[in-house]
Amino acid sequence: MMMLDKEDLGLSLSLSFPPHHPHHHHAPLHLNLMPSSVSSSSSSAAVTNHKSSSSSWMNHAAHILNPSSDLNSDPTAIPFLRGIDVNRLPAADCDEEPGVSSPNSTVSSISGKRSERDQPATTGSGGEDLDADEEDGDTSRKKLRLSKDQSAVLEDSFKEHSTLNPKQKTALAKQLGLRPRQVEVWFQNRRARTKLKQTEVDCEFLKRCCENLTEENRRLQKEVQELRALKLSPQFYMQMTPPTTLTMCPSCERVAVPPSSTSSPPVVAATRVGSSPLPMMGTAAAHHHRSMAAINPWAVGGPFNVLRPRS
DNA sequence: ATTACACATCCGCTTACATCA
DNA sequence: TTTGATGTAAGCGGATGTGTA
Repeated sequence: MMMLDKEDLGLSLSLSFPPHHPHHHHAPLHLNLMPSSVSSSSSSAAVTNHKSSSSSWMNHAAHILNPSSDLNSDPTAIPFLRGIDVNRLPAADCDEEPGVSSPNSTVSSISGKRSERDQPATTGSGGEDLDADEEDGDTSRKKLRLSKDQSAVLEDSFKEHSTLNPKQKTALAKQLGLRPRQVEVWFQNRRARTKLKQTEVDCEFLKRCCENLTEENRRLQKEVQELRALKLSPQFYMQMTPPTTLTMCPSCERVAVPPSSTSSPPVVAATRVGSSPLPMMGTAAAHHHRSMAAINPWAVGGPFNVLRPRS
């Protein structure tokens, strides 16, 4: 049937939640799924919800507010709105979708205000939106399937703005031959589907992060073991090639980044193997090293010619 | 200025139904 | 033909912002 959502909700999600509603501070969410982007803007929660921000707790997104983009756009400007079939009209309903428009295409939902929509379907109090398809006293909920064209138009409108102001909603409903309440519900469900998809994407991303971190941890543990072993065999220590990422002073057991990266801030602090961490090399008063370049044991004539295991 | 109320809209959860394999 | 899975329109309840008396 209508599988428009599938493609649109794919992994290339670029969610847009315009801050239309005064108390829903949605902002466009541009999710970068690349793990490398985590560190850059991981603290920005792009989607905030007054109730729960569960969907965006790990958004690596940029806040790009676009407050004027949706408020005054006219749904009637959508070109192919013209000629949209109205599924309340049985004759026009039987278009390209066999089975979509069944004789059951009556809806028992109530449009309009909350107080009104909570009333029984038979009251017909919805105002100008309620039409002949609210026909009988049948209280059973009949389900309406939106036509392809209707769904396409709604989808197109959703791409423009994921929320509607009342004016847009009314205009869209009129164009599609639906009740404003139906348009409203469609957008609510659409947002829910988007959020669900986003959650799935987030979970997948976290899963990959976890796997990467596990692998990184495994690798570092191995490297630490290697360094410890080297400490106990100085002769071999002098002959081997340096470890891939870390260098360690055998005398003080501090591990630090290679000299090439010492210009960067000491975020990756020197780690005292098996003991409490100590300040980085920059704190010269607390350390006798001038630089890791000077203590590089693999440098020719390095300072560790006389290595001795600490006792 | 503050309060109370109605209303509108949102979200989360759920249900009921349509469709398909 | 039946049936289970899936998708989705719609109902419901709670939360929150806004307007008004």
